[in-house]
Amino acid sequence: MALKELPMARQRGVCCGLPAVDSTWAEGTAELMKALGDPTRLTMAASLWKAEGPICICDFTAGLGLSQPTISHHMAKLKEAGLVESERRGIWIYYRLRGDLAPTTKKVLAQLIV
Amino acid sequence: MALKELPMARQRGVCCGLPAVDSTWAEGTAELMKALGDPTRLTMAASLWKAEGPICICDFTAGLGLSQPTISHHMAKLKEAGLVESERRGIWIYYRLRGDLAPTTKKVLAQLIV
DNA sequence: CATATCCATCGACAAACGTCGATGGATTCC
DNA sequence: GGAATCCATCGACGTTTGTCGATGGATATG
Repeated sequence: MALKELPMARQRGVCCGLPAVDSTWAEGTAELMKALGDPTRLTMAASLWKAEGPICICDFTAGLGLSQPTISHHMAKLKEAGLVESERRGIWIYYRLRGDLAPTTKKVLAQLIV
Repeated sequence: MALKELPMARQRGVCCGLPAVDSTWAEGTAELMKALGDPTRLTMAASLWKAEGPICICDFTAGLGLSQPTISHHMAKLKEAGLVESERRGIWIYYRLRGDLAPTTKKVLAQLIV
């Protein structure tokens, strides 16, 4: 696949400029991508996205074939990334995607999840 | 933030079902997220997205303050994730986002990058 | 041909990650 | 009160990741 718009007559030892990319944006956005960059967490996020109601840890444990501490650990990461909120209800703790997700985050999830 | 639609009268020791999430989709999509889940790689991808023309390694090395092997390594990951294509031109190797990116990938990048 | 530039690859190393079993707190049921 | 369930946290473990310096191949310049 050929590249178009190649710069012409480039000088050796001289580097071109890069389009400006805000480093704060990169840090934060990479954090979100990292949170979604594991199959288990992505599956959990997609489940929460698709579910009508909230879901608790034991449901994921039963459905994903992983230990309870592992599921808890992944859920904590999703929470730490600002994707998830929780509420205790008796024995159970129910999780759902946060209602105040950033519009960008919401759009990305919408594009991502089938 | 209160949760709505809590399931009522739940039985102890009985787990609910989860919305179906295709594991192949999760594997592949998590791979893409992981590729974008590092600030350096995300910055590189955003630069390629914004740039009119292709960019070579030495430009990133100069602009991002990282060693050349590190930049090469990140670029290889972007390539391995199917995000980037390259073409040699004399001494330089020019990189750009693949022209045949999956529509989903393109939309995610469009949402993500400011 | 000799030298300089660009870059991929290798080997190394510390840090982060994904996973688990064990433990203990909170809550409910009998 | 005693037993059972759900879950967060801890400690441990092997693997992956991000980074670098060193090396060598490819290409251009003089």
